Amino acid sequence: MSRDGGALNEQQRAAVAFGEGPLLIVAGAGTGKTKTLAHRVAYLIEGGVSPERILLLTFSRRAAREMLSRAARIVGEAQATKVWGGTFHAMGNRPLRTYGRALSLPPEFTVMDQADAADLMNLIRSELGLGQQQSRFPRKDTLADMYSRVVNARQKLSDVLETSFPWCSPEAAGIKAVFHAYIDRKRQQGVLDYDDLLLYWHALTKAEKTGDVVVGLFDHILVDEYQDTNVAQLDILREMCRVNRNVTVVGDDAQAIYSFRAATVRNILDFPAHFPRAEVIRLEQNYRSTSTILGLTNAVMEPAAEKHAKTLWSERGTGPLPRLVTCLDETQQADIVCKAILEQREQGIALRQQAVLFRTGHHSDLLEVELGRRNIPFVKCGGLKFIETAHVKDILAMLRVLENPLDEMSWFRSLQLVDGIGPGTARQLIGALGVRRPPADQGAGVPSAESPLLALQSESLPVPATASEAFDAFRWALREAADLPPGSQIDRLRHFYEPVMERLHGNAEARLRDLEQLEHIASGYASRREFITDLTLDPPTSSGDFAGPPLLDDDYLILSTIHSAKGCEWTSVHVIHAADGMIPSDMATKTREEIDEERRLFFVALTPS
DNA sequence: CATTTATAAATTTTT
DNA sequence: TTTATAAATG
Repeated sequence: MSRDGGALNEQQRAAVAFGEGPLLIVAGAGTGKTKTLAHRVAYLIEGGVSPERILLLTFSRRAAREMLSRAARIVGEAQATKVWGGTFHAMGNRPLRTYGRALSLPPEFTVMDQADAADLMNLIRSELGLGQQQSRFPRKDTLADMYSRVVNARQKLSDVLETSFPWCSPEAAGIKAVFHAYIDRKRQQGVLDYDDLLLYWHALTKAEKTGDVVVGLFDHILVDEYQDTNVAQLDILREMCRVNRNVTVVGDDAQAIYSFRAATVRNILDFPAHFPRAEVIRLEQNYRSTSTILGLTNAVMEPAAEKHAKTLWSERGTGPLPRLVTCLDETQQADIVCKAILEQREQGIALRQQAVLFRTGHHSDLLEVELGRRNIPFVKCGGLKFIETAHVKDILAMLRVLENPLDEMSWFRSLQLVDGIGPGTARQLIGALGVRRPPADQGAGVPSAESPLLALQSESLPVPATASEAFDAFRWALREAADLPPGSQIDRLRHFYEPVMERLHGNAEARLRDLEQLEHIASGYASRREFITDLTLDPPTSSGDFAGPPLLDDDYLILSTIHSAKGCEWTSVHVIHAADGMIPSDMATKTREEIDEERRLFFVALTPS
């Protein structure tokens, strides 16, 4: 990052000062693409474009923040903060809150994460009795994956089944039934999943009246990491640019690592066809790595089936050779990595400038223990997030019930927190509360979304006597929490929830800290709606246990999955578990394409150094 | 009859 | 660490 201060090179300058119309910037690893994009944003603003009419689509909110803070150094904070910046999903959320009515979407809609979507699939799966047949039916996560692929790749279910889930093909009819019910349920409840944010955004651009308003919001659209976008995102982009065609995309086909999310490199390869008369600019000078490292990365990519016509070069000369260390077992690996890290720190490479990268979240488990033992502070990115832990989801479910009383899944989860209420009673209660609108009701006016919360306080609910006391505590907590500021709502709900948590989950201490953290985050928000939405669209990446509180230690090591390390850079990188079955993952070696993606993944792991 | 408790099994990568 | 299924319990 310190190398950022220098002047732009010729290609970078051309990209920054490009005029109107579509532009593709092919930017190899370490060629200063973030810098270029940030400068382009600044250039547009200085050239008279209103910052609030610029849309910057990135892969994570962190990436958007970083880019805009760089732009701020040029044009000032006041201007840069007005730029719309974030992920496709988060940026879809905003126009949908304002204009969603055009698609009969209530502004208080709630957003489900992937796990919630899977839970809803599961509910429907069991309601349709698809669980207990002789032939085994796909499990909830598989169902959610399949659905997501259908939406994001814009493919027919039969094609998706054939290419990605061949063992499920015999169940096509049942799967289709689940999907239809799933779509209906989301509609009735005013709930969107991640995919819907893209789908509805696209629909919004095509809606009568509001379509042109939404498309007219922006003069320039810039997209980062374009190689990892999918067809649904391309569709949105095409519509959003249909009038002024000012779209700049940046990417590198050699770094495409999200095909499991239906991203396709075709988007970047076919950009000139999708956006006629597009200009293409290549950034080929690498500022990050030594030619020694580039030699290695080039060699890694050499056997790939699909070639990437790009010649990276560097002026940074040769450097220390990369080391390949063979370990007997994981214990030895942890030991060697810890030693290497400390050794390098002695040589003046701070912990912050080092990172440990791995293929899957749990690959770092043993290392984390060892780091803890040696008092090496670290923060882990990727893997299980704290939003995915049961206790956080429980609290969130209660908040969502307050926000959107028609959100059936959240009721289902919340109600079962009450001692003595299981799936059966919860389902009955959901009926009695009027959460599920009968389908006939749909066109007929706006049913009061308040009513399930009012009904909750009624005395004549089908609650078993054994659960009655706990149920009263539950409804009082919700009632009292309802109108407090977001932070206090969590505080109030915790009074009810903490004993429940000890009964259900154990390991109460660590979980308690998480809840305190959650309350702390919430207290920074003015509205509950914003808090809940942000939490699902931009979840905090660190997962609970730190070796030391990183707020006190300002120097700490980064542990990260390779996927979440994209775009970062460090002086020293340790890639662990670089062995058969882990990199490449044995889950992904069935086809040539999958192996190539694992190859690119390894490439991405090597380039930050 | 529904809930709780016990037992066994599985577990990529992310918005 | 979570999740599906089976038996035990109230």
